[in-house]
Amino acid sequence: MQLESILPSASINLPKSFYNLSSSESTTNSPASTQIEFQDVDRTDSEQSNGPKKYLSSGGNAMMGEGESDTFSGSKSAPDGRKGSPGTGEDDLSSGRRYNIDELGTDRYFISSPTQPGSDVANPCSLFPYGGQTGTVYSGSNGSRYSTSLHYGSVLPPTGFSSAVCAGRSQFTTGYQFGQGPGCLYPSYPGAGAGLSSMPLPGTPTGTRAQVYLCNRPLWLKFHRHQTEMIITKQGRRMFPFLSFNITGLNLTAHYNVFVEIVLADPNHWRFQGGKWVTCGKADNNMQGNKVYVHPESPNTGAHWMRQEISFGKLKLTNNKGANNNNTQMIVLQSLHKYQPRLHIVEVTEDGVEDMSNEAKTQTFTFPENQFIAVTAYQNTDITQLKIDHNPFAKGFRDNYDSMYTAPESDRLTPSPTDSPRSHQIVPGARYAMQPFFQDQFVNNLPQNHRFYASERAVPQTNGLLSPQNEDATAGSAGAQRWFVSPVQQTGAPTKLDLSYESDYSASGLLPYGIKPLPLQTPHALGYYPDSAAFASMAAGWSSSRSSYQRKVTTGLPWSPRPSPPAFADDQITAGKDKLAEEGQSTGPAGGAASWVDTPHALKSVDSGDSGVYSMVCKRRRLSPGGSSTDASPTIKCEDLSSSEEYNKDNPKGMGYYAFYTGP
DNA sequence: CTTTTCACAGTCGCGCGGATGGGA
DNA sequence: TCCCATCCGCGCGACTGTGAAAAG
Repeated sequence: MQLESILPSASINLPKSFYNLSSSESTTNSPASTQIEFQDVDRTDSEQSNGPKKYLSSGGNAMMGEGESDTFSGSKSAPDGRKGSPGTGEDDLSSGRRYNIDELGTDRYFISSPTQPGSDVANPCSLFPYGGQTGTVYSGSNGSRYSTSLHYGSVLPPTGFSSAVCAGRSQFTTGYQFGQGPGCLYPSYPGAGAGLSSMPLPGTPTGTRAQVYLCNRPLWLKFHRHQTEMIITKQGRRMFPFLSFNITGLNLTAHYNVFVEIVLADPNHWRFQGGKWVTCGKADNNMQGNKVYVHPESPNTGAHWMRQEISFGKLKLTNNKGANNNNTQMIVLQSLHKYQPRLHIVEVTEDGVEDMSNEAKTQTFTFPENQFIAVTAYQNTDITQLKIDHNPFAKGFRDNYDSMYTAPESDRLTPSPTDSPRSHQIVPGARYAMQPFFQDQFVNNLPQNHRFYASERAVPQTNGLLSPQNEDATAGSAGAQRWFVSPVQQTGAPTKLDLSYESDYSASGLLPYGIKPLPLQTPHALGYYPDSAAFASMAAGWSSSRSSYQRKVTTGLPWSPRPSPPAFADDQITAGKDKLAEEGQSTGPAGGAASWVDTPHALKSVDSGDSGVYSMVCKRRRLSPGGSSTDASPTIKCEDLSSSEEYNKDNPKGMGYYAFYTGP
């Protein structure tokens, strides 16, 4: 739905805070003023947030730049000896800049919310600690740091957004240049010290606290391991993976604008050298252009946003500064710069006008794994391969595509890239629960064998024979887990970024094979993603027991023995831990699947093993399945499987979750 | 040498129109 | 027989990464 159509005369307003300069921001990292405190919490006592490991995210900034590595490294110095993806160029970075992705998964931080343990926590879809992430504050060229507040104020008049945006999206995007002007670079998380009120006050009628799941987090993590790259072109290129969220905790009747903003993640210019991403001078702070993409369904009610996955699959990235006068919203980025997408949820009036009287109606969410470097051509072949493996539009570049579908079942053991997307993009466990109709809409198009194949793939991973990652995936952790980020609050107290995940695979379990899909209420932007395949197969009546599949696959998987660079390790690890924790805390009758227990251990080996390979394969072209380049494939499968497997599980918890969202 | 741009081929989603089936 | 709903196939446009050429 086009925004214009929704808002004939309505206006989309950026949060007031967006254009409020925050005088409170210091020119340097000032933990005191804008610190995000990450607390490592036990799932069981997430609410209390006791014994917290503290991770600082300066600027209360949800933006996790490379600098966030500081925190990551701090929390865990990669004891496993895992070498991060060469792509990150971590070696070249200053010590503090290491970005250890594993930590995302291994360390969970739950930013306790002063206001509320949200109902969600008690809910079947209760929150779980989220993998560590940190925010980093960067100093702009002018000495201003990446302030937590958006500096649009320097560009926009206080009322600018309201009026300018009034006419609809086009104006919204073109009327103002959200690009940071000089001194306004690296807008950081608006939560702390800034004028942005990301956390509604408890008790206010509409001031419910929202939680956001990154639906396809496993996929994002997979890319993140290698330093995600996003192609930008003059005509605009879609993101892949794309941003996709589940939102909970909104007021059902209140109206919200939901939009994504992409901000510089760090002050550096990057280049891919020697198989690694290394910094190369300073970022261009004068970059102009739209940095915001308003979800086409904005504004809409909380019920609407919570009803289904909020996808930004049509968000396009461009390097053409003048490209935003078109019909499509495009976000203007600069090549070889690192960016951090952020999700904003702004409560507005029925006509889409922001209530200026209440600043506490803006909530911002940032997932560090969403960071990426904008490029005009892929630099890291690992990323290329991941894209090919997961992006349906790139199916034509998959080497084993034909054989995959034509070969006898026994031969179809090669990891199927096509399978993976299902689980991550559109069918994260939660997703299934909430959108069973996906299968109906998307699965039908898939060749039967394809679907079946996807299913098969999922099974093997459950088996312990495969790489650890796989195991985890099977356990249902990776694919199904949902990640929450609670809004950054800007109240006087130190802003805390709330990152937690809900490892409730139940969602997936919700969908027994025969579940009847619900009608799509709104067009889904991601319909073309084949993720549904796995789902389909299950729905189609995958009666075979999981064990049988495992047996079948495990024996034939050529790649199983090899410790592939697992994309999932992070998730899996986290999942495993979370699972354990969850069991103790589980509110649902089914608590957690017993299978979860074994997931954690496997992960490590994977991590440690892949590092060497990666460093050597930079810039290499994708190769035959046996090659290192295909490392991603196995992991992918794992993901897929996990997702599909989730379905198989019968999880009461998930049902609860499902009911929660789909209820009348 | 690095980065960007362009044309290319393959795949996918969507919309359209025709065919089919059921009910009035 | 007519109307309506559903299904199916086709074509178009959109989307993808590739690889070479152009630009800086």
